[in-house]
Amino acid sequence: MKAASPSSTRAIVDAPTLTQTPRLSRDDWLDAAFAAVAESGFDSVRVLTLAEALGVTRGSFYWHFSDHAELIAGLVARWQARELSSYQRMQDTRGLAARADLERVLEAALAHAGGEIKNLRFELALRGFGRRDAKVAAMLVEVDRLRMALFETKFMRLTGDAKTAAELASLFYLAIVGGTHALARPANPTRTKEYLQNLIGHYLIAAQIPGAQT
Amino acid sequence: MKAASPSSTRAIVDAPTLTQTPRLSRDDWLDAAFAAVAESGFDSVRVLTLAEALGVTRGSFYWHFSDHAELIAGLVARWQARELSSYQRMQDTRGLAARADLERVLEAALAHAGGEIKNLRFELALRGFGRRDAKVAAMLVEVDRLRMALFETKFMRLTGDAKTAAELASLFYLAIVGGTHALARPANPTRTKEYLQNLIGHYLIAAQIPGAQT
DNA sequence: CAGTCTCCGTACACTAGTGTATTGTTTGAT
DNA sequence: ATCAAACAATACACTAGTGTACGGAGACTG
Repeated sequence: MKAASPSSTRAIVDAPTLTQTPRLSRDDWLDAAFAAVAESGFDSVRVLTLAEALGVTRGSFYWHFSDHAELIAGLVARWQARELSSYQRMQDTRGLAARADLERVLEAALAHAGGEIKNLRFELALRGFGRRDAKVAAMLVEVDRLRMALFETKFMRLTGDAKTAAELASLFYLAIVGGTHALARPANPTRTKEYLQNLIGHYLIAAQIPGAQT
Repeated sequence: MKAASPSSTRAIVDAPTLTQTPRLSRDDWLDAAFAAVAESGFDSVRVLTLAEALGVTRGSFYWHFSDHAELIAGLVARWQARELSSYQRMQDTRGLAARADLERVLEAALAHAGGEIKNLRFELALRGFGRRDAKVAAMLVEVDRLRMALFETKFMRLTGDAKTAAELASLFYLAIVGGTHALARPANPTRTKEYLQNLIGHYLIAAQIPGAQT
């Protein structure tokens, strides 16, 4: 058993297979910050804490980022970009019928779960941040607008009536946002996601099809 | 025009009618903290900032509170107490029919609006806080449980079926939580509350009554 | 009108966290 | 092997915020 290189005080990441990245990238810092935000919000993102989690000192951080603000900005920007691409993926109907298409969107919206609950928690934290940062707030309004338009289009295919489609889309989104809260709770029953999915699917989607029973 | 008492550097609160409370109470501090939380979350509650807003120094604070943590705890406790009493008020049917009773609950849930948007924002901030504080999280789970039970009982009166009542109550709550997000946005159209109210009232309440059209 | 209780101002010690400057250490190209 | 660039450690200055000790001023009581 060879002792760890004594010249380095660097914490050893317990990946005995292959220490792939002894040096850190900008994205590594963003990932760490992302996890911290999902864990306990934007305010508790401390450069020192991230450094400890990554096993380095802050020297590394200030090489990759000019300051703390740039880290936050980068984090928000990356989320927005991913959100946008996800939005575009959802726009494609994929040849599905209206109902199946909507169910697919619903699945995706709640589906960051299944291991990726972090995403839900991050978005909640981001919305909390948006409540005191005007630029983030504006960005979120735009994201919401896009999502609403998407839902509206898809509900329009289902019902045919513009007013009903708009209303259902609103309700659909409200329920999803509410569901996000429930899912993002630390100790939630694993069946929560399926329960929500069935609930929304039944009352807001299936109920709009004349003869359908679930 | 009489000059302000020169011996005091105390900021003059612009209430020329009557300087009612030259001395502050514990509740005054809690009110200020409440406003700060609603404005920008629990993390930005600074003793110094509150003191400035109240026109005093921190000397006052540490007379009323032992430390910062006690302020936060007091704030949470007060909210919980009020929430509980509000819950008990809602339990009484007041001789209303099932539908009217539910509409009253809906109104109350969204109705902190109309000037009291602070309450909505505070609850959101509190939920954010609960995501990293176990005790607060547990308290919120209990509050949610009470609310759900309340809704379920009332929907039971409407539909008569236990399973349907439970599901509708869930959806109802999800929509309200989602609506809270929308309402708590800084610049939301004033009609938002009515819109949400109609939406939920129509699709989740009225739609359950066989012959009713809105 | 002295005394005490309540509330607040002032000054200071202490901690946590950011940012900066400078000096290694590793890596890859030549 | 050497050099430069990429990345990280160390040490320090600086700020913001908490908490504490103590003193002072109003108000209420007798």
